[in-house]
Amino acid sequence: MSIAKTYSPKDFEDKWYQFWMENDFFKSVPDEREPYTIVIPPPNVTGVLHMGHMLNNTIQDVLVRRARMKGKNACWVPGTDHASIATEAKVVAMLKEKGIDKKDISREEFLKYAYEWKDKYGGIILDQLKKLGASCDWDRTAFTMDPALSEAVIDTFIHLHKKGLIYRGVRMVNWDPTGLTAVSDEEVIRKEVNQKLYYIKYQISEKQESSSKNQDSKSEEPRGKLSQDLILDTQYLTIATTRPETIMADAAICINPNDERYFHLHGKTILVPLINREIPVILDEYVTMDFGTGCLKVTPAHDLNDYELGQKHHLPIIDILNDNGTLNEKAQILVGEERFIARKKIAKMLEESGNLDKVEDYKSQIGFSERTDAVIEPKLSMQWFCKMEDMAKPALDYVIEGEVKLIPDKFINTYRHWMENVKDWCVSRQLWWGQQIPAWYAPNGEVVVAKTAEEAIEGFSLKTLTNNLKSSDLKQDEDVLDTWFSSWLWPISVFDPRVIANPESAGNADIQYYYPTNDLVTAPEILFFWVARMLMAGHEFRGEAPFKNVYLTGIVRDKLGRKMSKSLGNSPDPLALIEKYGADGVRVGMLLCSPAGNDIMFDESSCEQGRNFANKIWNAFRLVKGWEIDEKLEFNNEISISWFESRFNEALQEIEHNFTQYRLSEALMATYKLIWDDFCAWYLEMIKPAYQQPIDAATYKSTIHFFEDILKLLHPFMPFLTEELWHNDIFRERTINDCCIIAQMEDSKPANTKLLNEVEAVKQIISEMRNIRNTKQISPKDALNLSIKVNSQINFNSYQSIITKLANIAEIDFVDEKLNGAASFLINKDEFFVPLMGNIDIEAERESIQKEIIYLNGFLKAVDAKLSNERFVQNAKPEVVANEQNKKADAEVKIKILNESLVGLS
RNA sequence: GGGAGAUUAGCUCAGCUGGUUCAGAGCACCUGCCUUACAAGCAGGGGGUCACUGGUUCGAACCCAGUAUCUCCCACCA
Repeated sequence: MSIAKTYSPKDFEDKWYQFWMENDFFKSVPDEREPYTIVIPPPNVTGVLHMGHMLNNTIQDVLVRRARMKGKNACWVPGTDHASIATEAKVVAMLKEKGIDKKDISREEFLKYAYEWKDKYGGIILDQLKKLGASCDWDRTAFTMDPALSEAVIDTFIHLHKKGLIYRGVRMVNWDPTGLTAVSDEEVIRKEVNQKLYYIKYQISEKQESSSKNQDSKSEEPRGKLSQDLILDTQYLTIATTRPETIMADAAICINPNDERYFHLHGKTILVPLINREIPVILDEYVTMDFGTGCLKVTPAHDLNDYELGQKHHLPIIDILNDNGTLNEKAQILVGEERFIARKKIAKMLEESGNLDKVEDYKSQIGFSERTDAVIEPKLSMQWFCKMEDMAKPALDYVIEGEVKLIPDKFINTYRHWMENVKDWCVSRQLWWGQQIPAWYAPNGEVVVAKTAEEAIEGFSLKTLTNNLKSSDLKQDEDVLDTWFSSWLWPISVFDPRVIANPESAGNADIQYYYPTNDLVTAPEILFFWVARMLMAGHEFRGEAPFKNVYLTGIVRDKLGRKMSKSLGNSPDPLALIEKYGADGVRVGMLLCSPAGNDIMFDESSCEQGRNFANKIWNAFRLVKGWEIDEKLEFNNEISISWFESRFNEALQEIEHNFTQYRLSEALMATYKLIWDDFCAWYLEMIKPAYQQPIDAATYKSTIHFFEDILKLLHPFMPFLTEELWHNDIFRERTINDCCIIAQMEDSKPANTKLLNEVEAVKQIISEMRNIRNTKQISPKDALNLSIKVNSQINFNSYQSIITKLANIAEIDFVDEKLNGAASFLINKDEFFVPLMGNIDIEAERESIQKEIIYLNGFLKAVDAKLSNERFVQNAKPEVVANEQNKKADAEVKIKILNESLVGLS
């Protein structure tokens, strides 16, 4: 059975994925083994695979596959998130293309379309993950709107409401007057816009408000020293605003109590221009004295800050806008006009009435709706909230006390800051796609939270609010719950959604076995949205955190450091990359440049490096596969085999350590170097028989064994290539259960450090020999002689065959005296001479030796300086001092040898 | 504006308790090679004021202070 000369991933990647699926290798059921569990951060059903997913899921797959090979019962639960806002937008757009307007159809009809859409497109991203090799237990695929998971969300709402943690309140939302819906902060795009700042004069009323007499004395203070530019006289004050059309909604004028210019206004009332409504002057340090005029019009209905100010000062809320952005009758004037037309008209009216002082150009940030591009209108509305303070405390403690580890831990500070300043969570959304809030309204507006209308009726009668209600009299809250209100249950509900209704119960076998999960791999930008809330829910419903480690990946950027985005067009298509470099190549490419917590500067060339690595392994395999075995041949590669075994274990220790620290890119690099340098460049070259010569059986057997170990070690990173090679007939015959994916990795064994060190010296000899050939332009085909003057304990006899072979040496002899007129080099204490039949430049030799002596002398001087420094000897740790003494002795020996060589040259 | 982090070779990054011949790796680069596994390769090589300025210490890439630049998060000012 021959094998292609070049690695060609397309020939086998799909085949093995299917094979793994068919044989249930990804499947996990509870058993006596220790579980290793990851729940996927569920991608949006609207999503298509991007580089962020590639990175994130490659990391998860590496962790899962490694755990599986380490004897754990590995379970990776996949699934998708219903992503209420994004999906609803997609469905609305799809309907629009069909000529259907959302507002013309019923909720039920809309949801029917939405589910159709989800069934058609919702699974695409999961299928794409299969191309990457993700070893998810697909039988467990969950969706945040699965009936059982949705029920858990409803149960959660009811549970928290019972505990008094869910309440209704008024809050400012981002209102899209074109889409006629509230949108989330994430869907508001802020742009800098050229605007006008209107300076409007408000007349001061003659009447004095009785409530603030205590300020009167201050108002007598002289004002002469102050800037008077903006205060024309005592009859008017001037405010600056970008939204003159909202003056009819003004509830007060606010000034800073410390603002000396306006002491005379304390306790006064003011008339709103054009409509002459009387409003009070209020005092609050919120107002910045040096911005605008230092007077702020307070419009609680149309600005968030004004709203909060209004609450504080008990101001009325006057909402002058309709949902579609036109002025309503509360505005008194310009009723029915669109807000921006009203702005222009009112500016003119103010000018005519003499209330417009001036207009300035002004730049400021304005929010636009991502979907309709309409200017977002802050709008007050009744929303449902979840109290966060009590829930945040245990979620913070998990992290602070180290029960849940953040990797890297630099995120702890940010996490703490957020959790200590947590605000109540607005959980209602004015959408249809999602879990509808289980709140029921009686005709008189009373509300009861209950799972069904029937239960709500009971609730009403218990509260004796309204009697004799029928369920048909009740109206369910129109809104749905925020998507995060379902995804915060994810690590629980994917295993046992029903346990939410009974937090005290132990739950089903799955949740008892798999919960808490082990590692969560996600992006830092959702640390608060998602991770923190999962900790809250985990604590609330299971009494323990839902995971032990949170691995935070970076943002994938292009090589210029720009975030990858559709609009920039700088995001490569992951499937095209897989097509080009193979899934294994792309996985390696992603991991090579992605240490935990750092953004990754993705460059396609790293995928190329991954593919080249795969090709290297492929060809190493071809070499071994081509060997003929001769049972009669003498076994003479004992040293090479022992050495590689030690080297393998040494690397394994390093790799194991890297994994415990979640340093995946370093673990991969250590694997890469072990394979490329140690195995291919050294070991295989050491044992390789001459062209078309057979190999002895013992060496072959060991090599095959090493190859298997390497495939296992590499499997988590490159699953396809390793499985493909694993099943080649050079290995023992494979049964159906003898697959790389479930092969068990052994723990590292101790390495023979003496052997490792000695081989390092041998490798240096070979390097030096090659270097001599290079500089003297001697062909690798011409054999050279080598004389060794051994000054150390190393027995070079055992390494003779290796040196002879790799450096192409005709004969090695051991000498007691230096060889004159030969090229020479020094490795540690040992001296090496290569007779070159006069092809030697004495001057150059001398120069290079002198250079080394100079260097060593400098080095020795530094060491001596340390050792003769009494404070160093006294303060430094004894082993550090001893080490310096060794360095000194080594350097002195070398200098002595080199000096002798110099003498020999002349 | 508030907070966090970063700055080490051309690029991406290690440097884990301040102490090995400590200034490293991979890629890129340069030179020579199509040497029967691999040119997606082999052999060899060059490359650094560890952002800057001070301080602590016997000793600093590492600790402290300040400066500069960059990134991210939060709040965004009528």
